[in-house]
Amino acid sequence: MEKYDHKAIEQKWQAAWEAAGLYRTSDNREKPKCYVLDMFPYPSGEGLHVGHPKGYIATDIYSRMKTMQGFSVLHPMGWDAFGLPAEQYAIKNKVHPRVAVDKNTARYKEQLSVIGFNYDWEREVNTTDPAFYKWTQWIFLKMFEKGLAYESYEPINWCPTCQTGLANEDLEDGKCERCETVVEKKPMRQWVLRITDYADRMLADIDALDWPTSIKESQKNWIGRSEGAEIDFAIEGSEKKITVFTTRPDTLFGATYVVLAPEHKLLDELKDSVTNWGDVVTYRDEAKKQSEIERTAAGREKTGVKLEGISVVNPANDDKLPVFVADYVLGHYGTGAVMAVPAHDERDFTFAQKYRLPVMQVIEAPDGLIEKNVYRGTGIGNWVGHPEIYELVDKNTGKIFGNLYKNLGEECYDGKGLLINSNQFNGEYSEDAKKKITDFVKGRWVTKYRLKDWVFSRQRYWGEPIPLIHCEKCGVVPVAEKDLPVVLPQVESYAPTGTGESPLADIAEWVNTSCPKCGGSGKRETNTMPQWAGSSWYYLRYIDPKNEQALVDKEKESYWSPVDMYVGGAEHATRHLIYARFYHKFLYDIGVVNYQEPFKRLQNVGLIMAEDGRKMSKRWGNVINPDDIVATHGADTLRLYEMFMGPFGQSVVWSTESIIGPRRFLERVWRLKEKALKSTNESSLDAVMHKTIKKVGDDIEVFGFNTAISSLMILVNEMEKAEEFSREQYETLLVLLAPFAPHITEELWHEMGNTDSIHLATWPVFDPSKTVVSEVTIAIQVNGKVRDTIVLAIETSDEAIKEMALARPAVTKWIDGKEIKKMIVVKGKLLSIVVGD
RNA sequence: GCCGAGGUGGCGAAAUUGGUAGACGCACUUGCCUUAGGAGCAAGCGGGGUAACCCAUGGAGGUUCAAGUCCUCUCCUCGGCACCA
Repeated sequence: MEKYDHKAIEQKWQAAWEAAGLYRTSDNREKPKCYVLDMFPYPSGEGLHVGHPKGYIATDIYSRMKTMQGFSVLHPMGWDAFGLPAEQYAIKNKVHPRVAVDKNTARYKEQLSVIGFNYDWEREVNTTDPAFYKWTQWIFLKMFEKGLAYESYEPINWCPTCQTGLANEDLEDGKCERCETVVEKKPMRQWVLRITDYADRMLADIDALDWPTSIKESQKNWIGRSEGAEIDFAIEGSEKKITVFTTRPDTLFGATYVVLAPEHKLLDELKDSVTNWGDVVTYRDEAKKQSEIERTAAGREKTGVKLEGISVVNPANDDKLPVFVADYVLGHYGTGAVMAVPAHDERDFTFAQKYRLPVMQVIEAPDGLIEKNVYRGTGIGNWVGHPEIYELVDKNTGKIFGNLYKNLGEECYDGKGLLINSNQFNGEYSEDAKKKITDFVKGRWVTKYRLKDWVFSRQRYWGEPIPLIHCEKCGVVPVAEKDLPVVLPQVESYAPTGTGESPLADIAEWVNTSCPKCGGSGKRETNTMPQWAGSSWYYLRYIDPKNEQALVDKEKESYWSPVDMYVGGAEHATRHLIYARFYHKFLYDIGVVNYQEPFKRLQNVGLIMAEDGRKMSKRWGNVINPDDIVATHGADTLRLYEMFMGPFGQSVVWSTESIIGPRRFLERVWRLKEKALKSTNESSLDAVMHKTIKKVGDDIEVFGFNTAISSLMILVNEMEKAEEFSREQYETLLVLLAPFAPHITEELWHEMGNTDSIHLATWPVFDPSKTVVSEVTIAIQVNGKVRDTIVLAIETSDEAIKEMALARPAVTKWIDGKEIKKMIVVKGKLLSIVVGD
């Protein structure tokens, strides 16, 4: 018998499939559909390492099974090629980004092709293709039209290394996610998308998604909803007022001062009334110098400056309150101003003690709580000392009601309770008082989000031009739809300018154009879109990739949408997956799509770490290249190994040593062919066969590839042990294995005399009647410990089992001379005997 | 601090509604076969013990005939959020 020559077999079948167009998408509307999608890669200069294909192998297996189960399957692939990495690669290697992207894309495609994926390459998309980004621009125009895109001059995150503005989602711990430079706040002109308008809907729809809990929770945290009240504090002797946001309007009577964030706009308006304006300016400038990380470090000493000459009126009781500017209040959350209630908020408490401001208690903790000391103040550090912290715990339920902070004879309690010192609201429960007090002072009940509007412009070259024209007469005018795409022009220098303008600004002949509205002279917008723009909707384009009239044909969209299975890394939880959901909901609102959510089901792929435990990277020199593994062990072995390594969603360490296991398995399958050709009608393997059919199908459905493969290994072990088995049984094994190892199974399938591709075969149907066995092994427990096992006929009665068990020496040994209290039979599993002493 | 996911052999890991813990694979040990083997075959492989047995799923309690699985407390690891009012 000839050797298993993976190289010859894999090349042969890849060429044959290609020639036959085996993986063209079947648009058969008679069948149910299944849209299986990978997060498309960013073709970097490093090429693929073995970690990249892991997710692609999974979707390949899943989509192959779905095809065999009779679904119309859409399984496409494309390239997310705009953005900084491509541009930086291009600058470094002194080539045009276009050239770099084409080169890297070709390399990626080559690397993917040897693994034997079933992608329909006729539907390939590339975000940098003008025919594609025409529609990226079109979506922007629609958003502009609906008022969802607006121009802003607010200070935004600026990365001094990448020389561009960034969205919040592009940061990690206050640093640029790409280059790890600490970002600065820089006021500049920019385009912003009102993603916050969709915050509530994104939050509301999240629970219904079949996504990993961790991703859903991350998104909820990221959106960060909180409900509270906006309350106005009138400034004395002025028409002006300070609006604060609070989640605790029930404590309004306890407010003893008001704080503005250093960046609050009102400050400048108060310039003339503030007698110590110089101090305020000094403080504000100092605060602005701080990075976001320094500024928001919890437990940092609180500082502030009183606005001398200013006071505001507490609308609840007409008390006159002083106003401070302090950097513990953040300009970008809520209204940038808070009412301070030192008796019921820890931060206000520390600040008040430092500046000797009154602490006014208005909430009484319920009776019957235990004080549990969690932190004993040291009294060292700043002069205020650290408060002692107690948890107030319910005696009966153990539930924590809140924290109590004690320092210098004063107390601060942050939990719920009954109101005191609150006039007509005394005796009310704090939760009930929230809305009542808000109404009493004519406040507004509002919802705030942590999520910020999406800073959507980048001062870089390699992105989609924003399709707007600035006209002196008409202002900002959208480019007419018929003039899309606005093609990214060729430039001499595509390096960033750092001036807040993109390199496009230098190309006069491109910038200068006519106003679509009045025909007068206009200038093109020179900012480009962020990398996330194309990836926020690309999945729709695969449905109808060549359509020039519409982003996607409605009928096609309603058949294929939504994506049934989406696979990619968990790092996209609060970036791509948020943006795409926002885009999709917008497209739903304007009638482009029929479904409110883009991705019905999501599976996270776990990373593959290098053998040294670090991430695979050129930098560490620990990269394993899939091409090498394909050459030495074969694509089928690589595929099998990556799926067998561990649970799919978990990160695992690569081990070249362990690849031999899956390879041996394939060799066994290969050798079984000889036995299969001596076909008989033997059916003794039916039980294990059908158990395997069930297990493999169920496991692929839930992405339990490791256990699916182990059950196939068990089947093969059984077939090796068996004297003989039928030809059909061997072919069933090949079909079950085909999604995992498409090449070797195709070869063996043809060797068995089949002429059609195995990948067009029908998925075997599980027949429960075939798994019925005649004998079972029963475990005998005495007082919970297994003392013996008996093999007996499945239909043996409980009484007979008990009788047999009591006659076994291994059992009698443990029960002789003892009283049998109870005997419990679990059908087909065990007998539990309980004896006394 | 808040929210979420996890802790099982030398290693990667399995384990229906609670029902024989460690399937499957790697590594390792012994033997066979081989000129040889990083090939194949057979057997073994959680720890202790000659054995009978005993002990084992991060730790401590609990429920149960029976707990990796359920409950309470606790320790550790990873991910998201965090001076967010």
